[in-house]
Amino acid sequence: MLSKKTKYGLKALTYLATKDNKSPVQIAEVAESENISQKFLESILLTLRRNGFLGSKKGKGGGYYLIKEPHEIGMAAVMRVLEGPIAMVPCVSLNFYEKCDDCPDEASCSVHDLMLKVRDANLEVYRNTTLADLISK
Amino acid sequence: MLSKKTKYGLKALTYLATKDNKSPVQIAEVAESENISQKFLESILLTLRRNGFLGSKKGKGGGYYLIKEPHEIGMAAVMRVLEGPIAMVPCVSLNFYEKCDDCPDEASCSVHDLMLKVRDANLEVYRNTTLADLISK
DNA sequence: TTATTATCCTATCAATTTAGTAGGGAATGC
DNA sequence: GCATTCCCTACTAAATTGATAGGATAATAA
Repeated sequence: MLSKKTKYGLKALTYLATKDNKSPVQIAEVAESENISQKFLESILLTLRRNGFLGSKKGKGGGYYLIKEPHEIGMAAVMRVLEGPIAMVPCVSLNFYEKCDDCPDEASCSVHDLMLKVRDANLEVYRNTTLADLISK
Repeated sequence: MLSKKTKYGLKALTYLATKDNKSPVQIAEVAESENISQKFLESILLTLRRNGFLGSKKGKGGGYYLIKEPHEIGMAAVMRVLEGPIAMVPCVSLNFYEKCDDCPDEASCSVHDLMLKVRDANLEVYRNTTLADLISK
């Protein structure tokens, strides 16, 4: 399942992308428009800022804004920050590799190969999709 | 993340598939061979039996066995039984469709389209993989 | 300089899910 | 009848999720 965190994060990014001018948008505005708990959204936007997707400004007239063009924001990067590893098992993860505790031998694990294919299929989608693709409709 | 339930279930199916003769294999044997808690595996094999993947026999010489040929057991069906919906959001699920509570309009949801692509990519893999593909190595 | 606005940040929490464990019941084979 | 093996329900500890609370900090405006 996609977490609410990721879902809300994607919706917020999309919303900010529609405001093509770079002026800050307040959390409250995004939250109301997208039906998201404001406080929850606050923490999501914070992590998006900390990971280099958003800029922010405090005080009156403040808010969040994209610091890159939508077509420069790839879904693979966004998903990794919001949802975590794209792979379903750590032993096939590119960015979060870890040995499975229950597998004596990775090479002879039947699940390994299947999950490798799944990972590649997902990566293919995420690498070929940017924020720009989410708004054009 | 892939649940342990699914991972163990796949490993158990693979193990049973290697025993190509249809004689029952005891839970204990599978559990030991695959490093799985026996009691946990018990419940997993039970759901696989209830969903038509396995047959079972009680008493001495009993155990579980495949009731179809490995190449007839598709991963899409197995994943749905063990892991649940293949789609990451209910609004793009083929078999478990549900409207998202926070979306007023599905057609204008930016997440919807992305998740549709992801679902299709995953389905493509699962539909083109059978249990037979997991063992051939 | 003071008030207002809006983000920043930490801590806490209820509900749900996950990964088991416990323990007895029921069928089968000898 | 007795051992074996699956069948089935209930329970539980730990982790995760989806928030909420409340104040600190920075920017702007008066």
